[in-house]
Amino acid sequence: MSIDPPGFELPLRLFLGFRVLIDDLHAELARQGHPHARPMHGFVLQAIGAEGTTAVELGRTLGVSKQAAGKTIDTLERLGYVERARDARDTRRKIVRLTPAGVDLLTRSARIFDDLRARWAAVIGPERLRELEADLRRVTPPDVFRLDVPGWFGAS
Amino acid sequence: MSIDPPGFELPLRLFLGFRVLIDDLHAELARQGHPHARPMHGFVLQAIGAEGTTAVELGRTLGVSKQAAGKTIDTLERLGYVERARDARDTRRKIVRLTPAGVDLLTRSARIFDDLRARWAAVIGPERLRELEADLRRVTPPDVFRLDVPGWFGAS
DNA sequence: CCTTATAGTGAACCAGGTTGTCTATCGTGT
DNA sequence: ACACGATAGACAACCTGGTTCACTATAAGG
Repeated sequence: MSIDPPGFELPLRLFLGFRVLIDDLHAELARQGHPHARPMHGFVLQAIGAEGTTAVELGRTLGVSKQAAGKTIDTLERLGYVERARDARDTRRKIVRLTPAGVDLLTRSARIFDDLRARWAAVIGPERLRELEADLRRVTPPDVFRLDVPGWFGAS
Repeated sequence: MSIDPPGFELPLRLFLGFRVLIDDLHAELARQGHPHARPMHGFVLQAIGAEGTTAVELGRTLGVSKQAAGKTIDTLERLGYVERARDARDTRRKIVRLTPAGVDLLTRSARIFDDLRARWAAVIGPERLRELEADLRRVTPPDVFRLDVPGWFGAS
């Protein structure tokens, strides 16, 4: 009685949907003066947040080692999206803070994501999109930051 | 008038959904005798197909360089999922074919994906799941194999 | 028959991840 | 007061999987 598609289509569509959004985001970001932004940069900047963080903390948030977090911070620092400053009260720590460029990237990303979402709503209907999001929330973990994105694809 | 979530949640949920399915798949595959299968292996095996392919062809299908495709084939060969054979009519070519282990991995993956899909259907309802898939089909490209998965995340 | 295109491979490199090690600093318990 | 354990950051070595460049062998066509 099944008009159901094969099960493997579902993950593929989810991934394709993700990819389409991310690709569109970065095409638009490149047009708006952020040609070097990469898929995870916005995500990491979001995880860093307005108050700043440290490498260890960021690693915990993202679910990667502190060294990996440190490398990512290096890259973002090189691109001018974050800066490091020593913590006065604990000179071991280095606070990572968003630069104006980092804030700009985040602001633009948020707006572009809203636009892209509106585009999806125009295609499939706003109600269906809300349902889609609600359904996904029910089958995915609540903590949206623990993507464990980096390296999961090559996880042994 | 908006009870809509911020736009950035959508890609995250899509990715999380993908990740959940893939993680569950591989946990189950490991239980069923494929502990070394990695997220992209099943996908690549699927792309290779029953008739076999070549490194160049596979690269084109997957949207990566022929060298990258070759490396992936090396890995799959080492794991016993594919084998290479010279093409009699064109001795430059090496045909990559699935071994019985490769076919087994593919078969099991298909069944597990069906099970996982059924689990989602049980949570959100079969009709909502079909709608979710239908909606995703309308906002994603039709060619499900051109994931360009490898490296897209680090694309410059 | 010579030239061009193609298949496969190797090397060098890059991004990002891992673990292990080391130093500096903090903070606590005696 | 101080020694010692815990923590932050950094460095090195290594892995995976991607890239480009260069090369060889074979095919195919003017």
